[in-house]
Amino acid sequence: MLICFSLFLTDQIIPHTIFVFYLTGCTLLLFVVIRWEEERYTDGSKWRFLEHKGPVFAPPYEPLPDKVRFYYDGKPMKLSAPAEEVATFFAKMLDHEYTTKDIFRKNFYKDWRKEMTSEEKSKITDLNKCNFSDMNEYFKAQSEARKQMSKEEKLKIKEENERLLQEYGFCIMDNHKERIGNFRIEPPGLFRGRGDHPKMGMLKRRIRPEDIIINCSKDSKHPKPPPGTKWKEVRHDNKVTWLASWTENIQGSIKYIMLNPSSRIKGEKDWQKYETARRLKKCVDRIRAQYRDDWKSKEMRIRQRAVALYFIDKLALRAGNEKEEGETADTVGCCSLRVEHIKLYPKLDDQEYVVEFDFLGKDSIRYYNKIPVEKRVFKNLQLFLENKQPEDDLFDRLNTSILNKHLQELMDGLTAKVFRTYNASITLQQQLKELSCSDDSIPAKVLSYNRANRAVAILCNHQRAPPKTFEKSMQNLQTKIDEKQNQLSAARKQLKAAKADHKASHDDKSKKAVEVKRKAVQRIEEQLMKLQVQATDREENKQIALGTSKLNYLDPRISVAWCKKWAVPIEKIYNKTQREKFAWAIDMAEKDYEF
DNA sequence: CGACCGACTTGGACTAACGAGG
DNA sequence: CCTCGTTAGTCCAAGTCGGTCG
Repeated sequence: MLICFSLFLTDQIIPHTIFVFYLTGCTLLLFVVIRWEEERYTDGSKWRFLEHKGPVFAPPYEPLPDKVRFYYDGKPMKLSAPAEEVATFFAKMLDHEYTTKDIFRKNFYKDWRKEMTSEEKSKITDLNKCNFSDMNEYFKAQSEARKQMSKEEKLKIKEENERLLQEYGFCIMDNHKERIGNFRIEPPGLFRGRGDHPKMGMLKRRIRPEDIIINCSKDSKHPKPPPGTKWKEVRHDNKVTWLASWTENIQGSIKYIMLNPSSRIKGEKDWQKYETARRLKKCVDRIRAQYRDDWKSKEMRIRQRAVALYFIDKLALRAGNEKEEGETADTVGCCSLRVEHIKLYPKLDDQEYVVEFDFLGKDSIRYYNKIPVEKRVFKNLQLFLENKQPEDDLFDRLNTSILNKHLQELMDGLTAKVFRTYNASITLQQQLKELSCSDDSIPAKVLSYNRANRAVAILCNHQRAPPKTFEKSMQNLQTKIDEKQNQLSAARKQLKAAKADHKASHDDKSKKAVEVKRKAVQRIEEQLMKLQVQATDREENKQIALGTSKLNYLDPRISVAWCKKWAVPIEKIYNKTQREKFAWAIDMAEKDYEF
């Protein structure tokens, strides 16, 4: 289909643009922009030309003014610059719960000592005797001062940021100027893992040019390292999409500088992801029948595989790779579930065969769910649990690699995470169908959309901590509603009076007055409704995070089509960044799009 | 196979910027 | 115009999954 080529109309195209006029039917004139490199590379290469300016490094450490003191054992002590820098990382976090945690303190202290002079090392022997509060107050004052800056100063900073963005924030990939996602190198600091992370508090070291591998094309203008420094390496690997990388010192993993989601390369990948999920839609019935059948298999490994897949499909669980013990927080996904994470209830309340899940998933977010399952699944689970300890694997004959190999055989490109994408998107589509009502006002329609979105977020267990200001903001909103209600009854009274007046006088002036009052009532009613809808939406959203599903799981074409169908402006659903990311979908989907 | 690595997607928290209402 | 609360954007951690190597 020609429409495929009209992707990414919105971003900047440098040369080689071909304009084609294409006639369909007899009246419709399609204006299609083709970019020559949009023909997919078949050899696995991701680009032919790549040019960029390299990353922006964190500003160097600025020593504290002498008046800001660090106290050891009650006495002021001047620290060497390296020790002081690391101390400031801790001082800045003093208000955070982290700094009270034993592991955090222990890790910090250990790494801090490495930065101390031998003199400091012998003097400072106990973290509990360290007093950072003066430093902490200094930083608070600094950030306060930043907020109080004059308009001109703020503007100056903004302009400087803009300059940096213009210089380093873009690259050229295959004739397109593309926005870079993260062109700033992460500054040094203390590692903050999530959940019970064994490495929390460790020093994340400063990244220097000598740590950076640059990736660009041979024939491009290579980025220059800062004066007096060199890159670790400059390579020209067009089988990958990153522009620069370095190895981080906490887990020893590699970090990358890559393009923004609005870029062609990310957009096409995203599109592909949803196309895979749509292919799953076509064969999901077959696959479901298959795994149901496999529940009866003679082989334990196949039964385990089939039950795991059932959970992944039904509950949208993540695959659950194995993790190195002691290196990260203890979290699990489907394949790595342990006996201790589920409880079986042959009968619970008025339901049969209930499984209770309780485990920490990605980011140590708790997954808790009680769910009735088919008898066969239940019996299988009982079997899997036999003779096992709580810390044993539930699926001892299964891992993600086995599962994904199996899935690959069922459908080309199928992996565990495709089920999450598929189930998320299909749920949105179906919920939208169910909840949307043509008589609704735009805010009511948007509420329906958010509710559909919420159903997906709940399915995917996307939770958030209730915002700190939640209660207060709820109260504020309620106050506004009350006020609006008063306004409304006042307006209604006025309308009534105007009507009476008109009945008595029957003149044009009073007739007009009635109209004016009627309009006022109507306007206030609308405003009130809007507020009430907002309150409902917010309340329902207290602990649910919608962003992740919206950005990563929901085929944007469903939303675009819905907007077109119900005449809801796309801006009500996607903000500017999101519209940029989903430009391909906005451009592509018509109102009758079916996932 | 299984351990390990590399590349890429997904994730919630934090913070800066913005805009509605006083 | 200023303040305060909301929202968008940034940050960077933590997953998934494929490939390689012994």
